[in-house]
Amino acid sequence: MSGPADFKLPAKPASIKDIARLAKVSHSTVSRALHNHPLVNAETAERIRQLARKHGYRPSAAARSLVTQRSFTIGVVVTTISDPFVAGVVGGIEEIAAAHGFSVFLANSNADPEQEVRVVQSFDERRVDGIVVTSSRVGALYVPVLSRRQVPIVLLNNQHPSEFAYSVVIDSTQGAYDVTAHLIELGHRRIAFLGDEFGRQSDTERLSGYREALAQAEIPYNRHYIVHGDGKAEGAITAMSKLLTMPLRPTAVVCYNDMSALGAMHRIHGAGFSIPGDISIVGFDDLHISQYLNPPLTTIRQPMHEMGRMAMQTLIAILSGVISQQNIIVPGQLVVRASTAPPREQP
Amino acid sequence: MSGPADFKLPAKPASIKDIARLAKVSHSTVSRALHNHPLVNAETAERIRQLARKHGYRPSAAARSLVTQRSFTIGVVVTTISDPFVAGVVGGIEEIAAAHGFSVFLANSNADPEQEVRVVQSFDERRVDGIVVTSSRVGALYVPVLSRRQVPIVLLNNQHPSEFAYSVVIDSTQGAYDVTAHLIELGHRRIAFLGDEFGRQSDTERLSGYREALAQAEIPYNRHYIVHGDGKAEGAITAMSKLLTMPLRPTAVVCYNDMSALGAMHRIHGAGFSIPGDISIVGFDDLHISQYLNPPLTTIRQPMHEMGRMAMQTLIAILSGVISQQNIIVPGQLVVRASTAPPREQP
DNA sequence: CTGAAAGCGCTTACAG
DNA sequence: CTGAAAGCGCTTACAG
Repeated sequence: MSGPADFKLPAKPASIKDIARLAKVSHSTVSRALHNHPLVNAETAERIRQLARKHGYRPSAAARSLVTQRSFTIGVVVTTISDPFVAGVVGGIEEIAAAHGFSVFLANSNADPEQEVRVVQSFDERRVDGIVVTSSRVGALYVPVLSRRQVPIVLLNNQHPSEFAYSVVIDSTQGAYDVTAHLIELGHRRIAFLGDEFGRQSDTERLSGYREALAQAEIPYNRHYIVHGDGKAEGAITAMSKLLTMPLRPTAVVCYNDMSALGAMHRIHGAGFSIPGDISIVGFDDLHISQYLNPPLTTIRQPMHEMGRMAMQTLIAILSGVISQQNIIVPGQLVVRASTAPPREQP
Repeated sequence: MSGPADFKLPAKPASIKDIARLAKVSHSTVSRALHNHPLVNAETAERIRQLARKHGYRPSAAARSLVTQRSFTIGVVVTTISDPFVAGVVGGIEEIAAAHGFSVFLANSNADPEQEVRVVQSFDERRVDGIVVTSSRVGALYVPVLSRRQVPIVLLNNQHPSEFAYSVVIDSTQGAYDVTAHLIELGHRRIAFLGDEFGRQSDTERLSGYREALAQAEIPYNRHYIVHGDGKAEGAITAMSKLLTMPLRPTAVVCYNDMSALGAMHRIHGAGFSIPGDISIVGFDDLHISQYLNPPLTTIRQPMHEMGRMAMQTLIAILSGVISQQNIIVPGQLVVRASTAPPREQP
């Protein structure tokens, strides 16, 4: 990293002292006038505000936060902003943050724990007032790192939300149950599960929702119908290939999320099968694009924008000293579209 | 907005003075030790660093930037982070920023000029070292606002890049020309253009690339084949409906971008037509999902991640006092997939 | 109503 | 090699 010497300084902005000099008052009075403090002569205050406006004066957030010990910033750690689910969440966070005068630091971790730790350290130096961690596998690790400063952390769809942290999570089990039950109702019995990477918590939960629905309908569980992708289209393509080569092909596939469903659909079409004619497909998330796919995707709607809002509102509640709900579990909602239909052949 | 009084303060973090007291040296020496300044006894320096680590000391970025007049932060203004193109760009910006020790403020403007001005003012108070504005219609307006402080601004795919600002833009005209020429080569002559909102600069440029290709092939320009969407799937659906009701339907449609193409494809399939059998479709962007659509989309690849990187690199070059190229025009690249084929019926 | 003073947590010439 | 001092741009008791 380059040192300050390598950089040219921007023009120095007007300071409170400059305005004070122009208004022929002390800088204390300028500070008060700008804060609409009652104990300052109305005319003087107005004159100061005019001058400040005229000279494009902007108070230095750094100087202010140095004395107030509040930065009015929050940090958001994401695995990758290119994931449409993550982007939706960040949009919701930013919306509420802006409405409350908070600025948002955004940092990618690329799902690399070391990078995540570095990010949180930089947030610590920036003295953020709070942190939101999205879809991390190790988010809970930050809690001890930041416990010294007691920076509130909200984990959003993280693995292992710690008992010391706040969290907002989708009800994965229920969602997977609902979408599997939908397939069973349509008459499917050979239903596969195309998961995320093996062992991830949300994968385990969705798998268990799937199994619950099967058990409920007294459909025997077939472990050969369980394959694992990576939560992205790429991994789903490989995983779907395995399912397609099985002697007794499944008639429906429960995908971990919509991006996985997109990959699975691509593979199925590439193999010359039709959806839902030959195979029904369901996803999880209800990304914006999912309604426009060919065919439009049946899925579980996860209110990502709203979940981002909730995370930021939780942070604000904590900072305001209001007791806030520690763990918010958000229900998903089944959205039935054209990627599901009764199976053609009866088993 | 709530005042500071409404909030509880986080625990105060260790300061340079605390470490100085523990190490029984002056805080000047601590500062030097932490910066690996040569003029400090090696053993003392090591002892100080150990203590700092042990007590989880993190220097206050605010205090430092107050004296150095550099914040090592940049501000990124986006219309909406939920647009996958924008998300890709932000990913590229963040990557380069992080590699150079810069933190990134992210703010949504919702394409509302007033909101954009508010965002830039907040960036001004934060004393960001630079700003990137993405896909804005009014980005150039910031230049005068910030000229006082001479904060460098890089406009990315903005309308009207000012001669006072730096810019990174895709070569819209060339891209639209290439993709239209591809359709002509396949034998199409009734080619429609489904644009962005009427009057936007990138729309105008892509339309002119389309017209150039037609002129080159001596295909008469038919203004009835020009419709306007909104750069999103929604607007494209309405616009596509108009094209479908025409007595002499186009055999191919050049869409403003991939999201528009997604909407157009959805509408075409909904009407019972096939792609590319009845109608060929092309987009612009090459979003990550485009390769997985049914059929996979022929489009112009816009290297969004790389463009974000370029924007941040430009900022760093300016801050380093290196003369940087003022306007970078990035070529797009034709990617042929299965959404285009020769027209079935000869005109 | 107003100003002088102290202090937030740093960096960095200036003396020693 | 080390420390005392000044100063970055603010806020806010404390006196008047």
